Amino acid sequence: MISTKGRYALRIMIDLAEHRNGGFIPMKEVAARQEISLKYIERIMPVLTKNNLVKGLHGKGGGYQLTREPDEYTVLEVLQAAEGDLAPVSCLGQNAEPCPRAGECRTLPMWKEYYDTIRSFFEGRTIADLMASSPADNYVI
Amino acid sequence: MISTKGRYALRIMIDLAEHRNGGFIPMKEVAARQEISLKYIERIMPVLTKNNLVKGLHGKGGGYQLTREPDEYTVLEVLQAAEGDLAPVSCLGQNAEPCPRAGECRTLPMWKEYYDTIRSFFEGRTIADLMASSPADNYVI
DNA sequence: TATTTACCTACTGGATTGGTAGTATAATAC
DNA sequence: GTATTATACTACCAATCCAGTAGGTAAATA
Repeated sequence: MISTKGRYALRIMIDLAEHRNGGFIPMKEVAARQEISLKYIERIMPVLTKNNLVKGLHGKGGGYQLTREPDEYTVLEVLQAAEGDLAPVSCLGQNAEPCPRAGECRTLPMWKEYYDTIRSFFEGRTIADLMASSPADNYVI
Repeated sequence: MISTKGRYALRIMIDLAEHRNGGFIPMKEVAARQEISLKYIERIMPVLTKNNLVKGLHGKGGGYQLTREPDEYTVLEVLQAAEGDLAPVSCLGQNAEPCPRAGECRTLPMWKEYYDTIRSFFEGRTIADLMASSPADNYVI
């Protein structure tokens, strides 16, 4: 399950995209708009900075800004930055020791395919796509 | 992430399918073959029984058997039985209270689409498919 | 110098994971 | 009816993760 960290990271990125004006946007504003605790946002941002998704500036007039255009961020890279690994099973994780049963495992191929499916899904969407998406799109009768 | 419960449940079902002979198969054998602790398997089976995926019989000559043919089980129903909900975000969970931001959430439509993608993926595969799948299938250069 | 903001570290309560231990219950074989 | 085998149930446990909170530091500006 995608945790709040990943979900909030996406919403923060979208917020920064929607309110970008060339300058820096203080997290206080994002926190208010997104109704996420400022303290918790402050824990999420450093990892986004480290992954070069945003740039932070200290002090008055400071805040964060995107480093690229919204359509240049895939959802995948934002989620991976915030969540770490997106592996659906532990044996496919980054630092998983090789499973001794891998050679005979009947389920491993499916998990790999599943992992690919997940990544393609999120790689095929950008922050710009999310900005355009409206919840009403989804009301299907 | 799919936990061991779901992954083991699948492997147990496949094992029961591969060794089915009309009778009941004791979990002791499955545990040995699959290298899963018998005690842990015993914790997984009751929920599979409750969901009518397998049938258990006490005593000598007892064990478990499938209630249908392997191609009549989708991977989805096995995972759902073992894992409960497969919702990728908490706001889409079974007993999640409705999110007050749902109407304006830019990410909700994606999560719903993602949930659908997940379910289709697992609904499109059966236990029989897994029996046929070989790990070697996946060695791509 | 005061204010604002990002950034860092440590802590916490609660839930989940991945089991184990022990016992009860049911079915069969003798 | 007794022993054996096997499922089923309940309780427990250590470790980890989640979702935050608290408090302080560092940097930039006015």
